[in-house]
Amino acid sequence: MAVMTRWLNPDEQRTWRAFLAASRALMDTLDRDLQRDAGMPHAYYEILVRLSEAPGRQLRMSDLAEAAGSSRSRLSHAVARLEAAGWVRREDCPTDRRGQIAVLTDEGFAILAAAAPGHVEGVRRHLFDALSPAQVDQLRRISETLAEHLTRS
Amino acid sequence: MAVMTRWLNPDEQRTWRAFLAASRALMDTLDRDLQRDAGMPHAYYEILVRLSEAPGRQLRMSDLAEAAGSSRSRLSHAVARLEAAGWVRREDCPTDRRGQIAVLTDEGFAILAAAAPGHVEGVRRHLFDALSPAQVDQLRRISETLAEHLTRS
DNA sequence: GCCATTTAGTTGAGCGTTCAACCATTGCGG
DNA sequence: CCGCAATGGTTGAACGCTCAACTAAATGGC
Repeated sequence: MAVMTRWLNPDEQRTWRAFLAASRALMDTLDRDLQRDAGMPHAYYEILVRLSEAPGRQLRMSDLAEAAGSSRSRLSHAVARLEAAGWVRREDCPTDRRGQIAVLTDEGFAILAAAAPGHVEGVRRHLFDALSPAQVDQLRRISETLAEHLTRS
Repeated sequence: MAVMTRWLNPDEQRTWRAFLAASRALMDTLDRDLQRDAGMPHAYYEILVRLSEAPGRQLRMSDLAEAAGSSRSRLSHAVARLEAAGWVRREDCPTDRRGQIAVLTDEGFAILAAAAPGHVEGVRRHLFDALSPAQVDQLRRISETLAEHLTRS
């Protein structure tokens, strides 16, 4: 016997489409602004942020991929470009000869510092300014639940 | 005098990062599943959905771009591929000689019908199953607010 | 009615992501 | 301590998206 699809009810449908539209529009806007103002896509910005927060401004490629929510391959290509731009440097890992360590250069840090205010302003204007404090709290709980759920499946 | 950046406070920071991680993980998962099971990215699936819901299963390119939250250029490229796959057909617009009309073919409709159950199941499992009914409602309000806010700026 | 502007859509180059294949190294069971 | 699976990372091809430039047709002011 065929398994019946549990279709979305009208409320779920509406929620799903609104979520799609909102998150796509938000990401597109932030990405475009970052590309225009800092010459890099949001994914690269996030890599630089994670590096800047790590001790010694450096991370193993694997850890960086994990932190930035990226695949190994994606990160490899990305770091290659960031290295060509002079914003990141690669070093050999002393404890594991397979390993590579990505290091944020001073120039990379400076670029990040220059890009951050504009980007944060965008996040604030397009996300937080539109929501009440209660909604921000709701969004945090929802997002944390979803992130948790998605990594465990 | 320098304008001070209004940085994110810890709560906002946490919310933003959780939202980023969750929406990225969700989209990546759905995209990968759709690519594997139906041989198309989520953006193409959405184009087919919009066409399937339109009267006569057809829409002007501009309206389709609007409905799918896509740029004209992106849609043009996408429809070119969908046409090559035989899922969509282009027709001249009778009332505006600049216009093009994208028409969902029977084959396109069949492909969509075959892909839909699996995709909906994914949306349900990765999004709605993780949230309480109250959270779904909160997410709808938040998303609608954000979408509204983003299109008006 | 004519010219400038706007609108509709396409195109190609450049870039970022994905996927699968690949190499090197490490860890582990026997 | 040997062989083999698992891990860390890279690579190249294929693909989708963005941006800017472009053609063609419609519109609007005068």
